[in-house]
Amino acid sequence: MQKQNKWRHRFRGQVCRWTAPRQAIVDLLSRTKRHLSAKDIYTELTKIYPGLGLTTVYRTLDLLSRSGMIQTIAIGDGQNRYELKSGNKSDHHHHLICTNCGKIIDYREFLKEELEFINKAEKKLENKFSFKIMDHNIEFIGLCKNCQ
Amino acid sequence: MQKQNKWRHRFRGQVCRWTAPRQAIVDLLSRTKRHLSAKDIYTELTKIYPGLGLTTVYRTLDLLSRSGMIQTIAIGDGQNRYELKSGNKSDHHHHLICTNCGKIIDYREFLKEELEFINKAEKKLENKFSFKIMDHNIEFIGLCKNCQ
DNA sequence: GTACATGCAAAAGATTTGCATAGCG
DNA sequence: CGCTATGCAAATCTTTTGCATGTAC
Repeated sequence: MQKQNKWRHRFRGQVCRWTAPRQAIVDLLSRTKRHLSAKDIYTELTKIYPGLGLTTVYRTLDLLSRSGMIQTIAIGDGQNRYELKSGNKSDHHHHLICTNCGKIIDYREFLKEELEFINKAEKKLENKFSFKIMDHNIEFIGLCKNCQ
Repeated sequence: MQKQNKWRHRFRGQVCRWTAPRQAIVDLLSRTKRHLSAKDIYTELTKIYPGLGLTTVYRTLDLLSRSGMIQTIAIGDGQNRYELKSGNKSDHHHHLICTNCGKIIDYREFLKEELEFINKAEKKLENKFSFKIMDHNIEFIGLCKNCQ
């Protein structure tokens, strides 16, 4: 498996090495629009890279998560999904989650209003609770088209 | 263990019976301010009600969840927490979640602004995605006072 | 009395850990 | 070469399921 440098620089300052499995995982995440679980990633990559271990997937996801490169989506079904953070403002989005089938839909509406609302809230909450806010999530829970 | 009727009426229409374990679980959830996991509930109740099984806790939480009486809080650490919905408007709140220790803080600020923002978003998203929205979550992720 | 609820034991999954080996830098 | 990353197997942990028994109504 070949390695590229596209994402590599984002590891600068981390005590870690840029390896083939890591490249493959970041690569897959950057190519997909789906919200993949560790198992999904493992299954997908094993097709083209049979040597890969599920453990490595978990360890890499943990690394990426701690580096702030991916976001964990927890829908409470005992299986986390992961999403690469683009770092690109215009890609900021949130989720609609179907309680029946677990489908996750991205939406990108209302970013201006959201930003306004969130900024105001963050400032106040950080003060009130001495809490350092790094990120926020908004999710709408309900039933998707097929499950209604 | 004695049974009361305080919550019982909310089961009306459900095909289910009001039993001692169910009463005990709802009772505990209604008394606590903490965000309990299934194991927490089991551990707590076993002290005063040694016969209780963990399975029953899970099954009751599932029932309560499907009845819309409790909300599941998934923070992605592989352990869901549960919270009784009061049905009381003034108790509407959201969470600050510490990524380091998993602490969950309730906040009740900005309800008016939130409602305005959420209502507008819900209407538009329901149309756009043919998605039936039942609920929403807003959470701020970061580091609590102790973990900074 | 009947159908639903319970508790135990076992199963099923997801995730983590120990350890010897491989490979980046 | 030194130290980190990997892959396998085993361990952990949470949640679910099968089944015989208990109990609400």
